[in-house]
Amino acid sequence: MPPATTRSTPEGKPSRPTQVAEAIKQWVMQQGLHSGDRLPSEPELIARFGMSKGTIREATRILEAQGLVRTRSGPGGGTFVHQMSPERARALLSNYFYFRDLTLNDIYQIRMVLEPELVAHLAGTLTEDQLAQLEAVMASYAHPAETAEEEREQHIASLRFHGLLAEMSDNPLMGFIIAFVTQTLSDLTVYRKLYDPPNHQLWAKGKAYQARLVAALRNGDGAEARRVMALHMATAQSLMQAQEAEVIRRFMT
Amino acid sequence: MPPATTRSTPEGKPSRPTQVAEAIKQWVMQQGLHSGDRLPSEPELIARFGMSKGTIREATRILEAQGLVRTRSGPGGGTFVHQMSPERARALLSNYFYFRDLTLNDIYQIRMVLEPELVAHLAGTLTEDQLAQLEAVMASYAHPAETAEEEREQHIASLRFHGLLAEMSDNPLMGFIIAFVTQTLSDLTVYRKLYDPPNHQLWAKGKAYQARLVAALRNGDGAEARRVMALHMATAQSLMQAQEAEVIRRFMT
DNA sequence: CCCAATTTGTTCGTATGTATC
DNA sequence: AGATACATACGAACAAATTGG
Repeated sequence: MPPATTRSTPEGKPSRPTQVAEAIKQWVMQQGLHSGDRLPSEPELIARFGMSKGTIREATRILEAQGLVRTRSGPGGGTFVHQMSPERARALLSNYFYFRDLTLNDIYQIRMVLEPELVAHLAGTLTEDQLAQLEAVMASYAHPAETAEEEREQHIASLRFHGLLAEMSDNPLMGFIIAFVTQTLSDLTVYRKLYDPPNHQLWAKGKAYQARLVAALRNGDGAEARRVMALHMATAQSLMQAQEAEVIRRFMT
Repeated sequence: MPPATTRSTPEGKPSRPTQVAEAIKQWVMQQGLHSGDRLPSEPELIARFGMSKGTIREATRILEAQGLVRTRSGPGGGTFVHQMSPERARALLSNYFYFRDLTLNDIYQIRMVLEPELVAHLAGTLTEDQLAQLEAVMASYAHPAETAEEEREQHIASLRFHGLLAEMSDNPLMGFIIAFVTQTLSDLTVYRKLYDPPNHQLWAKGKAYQARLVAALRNGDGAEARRVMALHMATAQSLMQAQEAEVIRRFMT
């Protein structure tokens, strides 16, 4: 369990619920509570902190919003320590990038170095079941899309392939980062409709690289996996770049 | 501005404040509000959603906890759209990794590929002022530490060097990831007291590499910067590894 | 410096919803 | 079905903070 990230906030004095939330958080860490452990009930917290129900409730909402606890009503209910899901963590982090506009280049600069590293270490460690999962995703875009709708779905699915790979990493940090970057790219693709002028070359090359990649992963050939992924990333970047230019061009005219 | 990350929550029905928070969030995005823009006042929201004050307040707390808004009281006060700081984003993400224990190897696997890439692109783009900042940090550990306290401070400062570099990136994604990883390593170092048996070799080599690195950055020699950083990371990893083993050994005996 | 207006912040009492036994 | 234990929600009043006169 990594340490607490105590921050010296140079910001205005936090409201009381915020302080209470922080106090509870510290208390939980100090007690070494684990996921599923129960926190004191509302009345107990009211007594301990000497504050009203409303304030305590706002505090637990804050913790809930941060993904640290979850609450259930009914007998045996209460507030429980909660291990946040990767999805939730990604959603929270997305908020940060909402106002900072990322470019395709920003995203691909990361993918270009991380994803080859990922698959190099993944080679030879995957179960046949995991490999089958990857192939199942690939099957969803085995044949060219016929509608714009289908085109978008295939684009997303081909990114889902990379999200799957990320989840298979035994390095939680690597797994999270790649999954996040992949999702960000997926969101960006949909938002900017980068799938719209169907790009047959992107589809065909991507499919081929992914097939070679799965073969290398199955054979336990890390060097080959790394090489293939690097090529995959490089061509994807340049084709996406072109796609972006095309979208902008069509928008201008 | 990147797109909204709408999530299909497979979890139990969200509480009303959560729903309200989500609704407000969507409304803000749809209105295209920017940082600093004001949201409707509490009474207005109460009217719009037909809900009690407490519920509305909990909703805004949720948004505040996620770093999306900030509230001020008094005339001219209210709830305002807020661009979350990198520090806050890092703190929120730290929560995710609280229960997942990261190893030194997990962290260095990322650093090893990202940091060389970072400095390769940074070379030749830094102002003399920025270079001076880096040198100022280096000055704080110019001479060997004499106390354990000082040892810890120097260890943290040498990581601050990397945090600074991260902030100088023109790729927000790269900048954030490296800053986050650096902070995580810093927290881990402090938490596990990895600075404790003073490691003269780590100190000396790190200092030398950082000096070479700054020179390369100043000269605009990206290839050299990349090479030096790669060496820096590799030696740091193995020395930290040894440090970890030493701490464990001393703990066992 | 104080006073008044505005807007969020906090409290308490009460009632309702929900899940367990 | 009913009792119990818990969170959830509402409403009205009051407190605190901030701005401008």
